[in-house]
Amino acid sequence: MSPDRNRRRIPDATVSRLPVYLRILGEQRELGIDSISSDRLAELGGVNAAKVRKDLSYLGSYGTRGVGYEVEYLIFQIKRELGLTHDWPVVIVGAGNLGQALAGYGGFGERGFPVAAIVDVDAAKIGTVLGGVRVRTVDELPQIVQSKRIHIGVVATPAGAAQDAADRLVAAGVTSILNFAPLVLTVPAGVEVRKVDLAVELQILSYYEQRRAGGAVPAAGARSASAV
Amino acid sequence: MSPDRNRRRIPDATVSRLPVYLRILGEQRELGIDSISSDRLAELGGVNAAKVRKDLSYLGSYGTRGVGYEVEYLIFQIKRELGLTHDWPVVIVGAGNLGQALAGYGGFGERGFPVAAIVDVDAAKIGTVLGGVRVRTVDELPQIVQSKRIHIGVVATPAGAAQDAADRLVAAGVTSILNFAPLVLTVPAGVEVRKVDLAVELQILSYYEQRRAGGAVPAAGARSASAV
DNA sequence: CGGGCTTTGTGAACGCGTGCACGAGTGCCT
DNA sequence: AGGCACTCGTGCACGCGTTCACAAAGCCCG
Repeated sequence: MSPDRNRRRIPDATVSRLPVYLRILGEQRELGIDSISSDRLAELGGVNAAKVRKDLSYLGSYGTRGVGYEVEYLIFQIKRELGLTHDWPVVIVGAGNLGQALAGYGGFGERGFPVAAIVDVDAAKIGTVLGGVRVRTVDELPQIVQSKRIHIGVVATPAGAAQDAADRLVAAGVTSILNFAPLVLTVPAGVEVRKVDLAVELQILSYYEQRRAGGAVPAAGARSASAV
Repeated sequence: MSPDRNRRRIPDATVSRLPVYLRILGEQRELGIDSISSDRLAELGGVNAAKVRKDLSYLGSYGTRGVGYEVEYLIFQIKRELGLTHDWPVVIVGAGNLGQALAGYGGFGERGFPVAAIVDVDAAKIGTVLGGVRVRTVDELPQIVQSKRIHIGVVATPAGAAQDAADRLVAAGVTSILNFAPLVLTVPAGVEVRKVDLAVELQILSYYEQRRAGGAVPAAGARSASAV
């Protein structure tokens, strides 16, 4: 019985948790574990067991009652659902501090997102090699995106250049953007943007920190995975 | 004290948007704008105007009907609510690729989160200077945290060392952690953790990207998996 | 081979956040 | 002074996501 399992819409909240399950499952596989319960998966993922089961149920009924989920098979199913059955080459715009760190990180390639290209506007940076990739000019963006069939772009420029970078990426054919610049990008409908803003994260921490200092009893429902 | 400010609970969703408003307001101030409507703020922030008003109403009634919000005053109020009336020095654990980039970024200090210290376990890195700060050993963490009154720690280590880094931070007295390592940290209740996981973000983009490839809308009719 | 134990899958209730709609206050113009 | 245009603040309804609770289903053991 495999009805419309593939095209069923998965809630955004679930989509954002699937990568977490995937990573945990990968680790468990490395440890030789070949079966895992929703309870254990929830513990490792810092979430509720019922949530794990509901999340996984959106993929289909891949568990075995009384036993749990087969690690290997579940990894395959999540990868399939997330579109991770093949690599997604990415292009980084901005070879500054952040761009260099991202290129040198290496974790991208391992997880299926090889850095296929890096571009910058600064002529002084063109030609230098970061993480095994030569920095090219932004003008080459269209050719790069086309020839390497890139769908995902990373904006790692200063705030002032970010919108221009995004515009160029979109013009070149990119349809998903990961934005590290501290501003809200304006893009055409149909282009997906996700933002990573370190200052925002710190400011959020600041709020809870000062709230605690204010003497109010910290709500017990805070996020913490304490049980082991 | 000041019961009207601290007792009121602000929804998490609102807390996560306040920093965005704050940044926009700062930019507007630089442009010489001294009054702004919820409509304009919403446009710049990429959200709904009603949401802006509701968010700001949690701080109090600081707007003027028929006019809008006074930029300068609103900045002050948001800063106060977020606890940004003073700096929050942070300590970075891990002087690798990411730690170096974070230290050299500079955006932290500007926004009230100066990098007060960087520590690492690698003896080869001790003593080197990153972003004007000398790298010290993790063993000094307790003294550093105490003497500099640090509440916020940044985990920028490889995954394998992250839990240990977090444990050391907590033991040293840190109560808020920004985690860049790709795993769920286990911390005692009362310690706030926020996670930034680049791979997760990319995988989420991958999902929407492949979904688009499979047919934006589940139009009637059996779809045969074309790609994959 | 059947009873008991374990764990999944899911219907249903609940709670939070979003967006609408509109009353209420403010400034400006005639 | 009065009316008009504008924008805030918020009650309310709706929808999504979370959580509970339990029936269904598979395994193990005596």
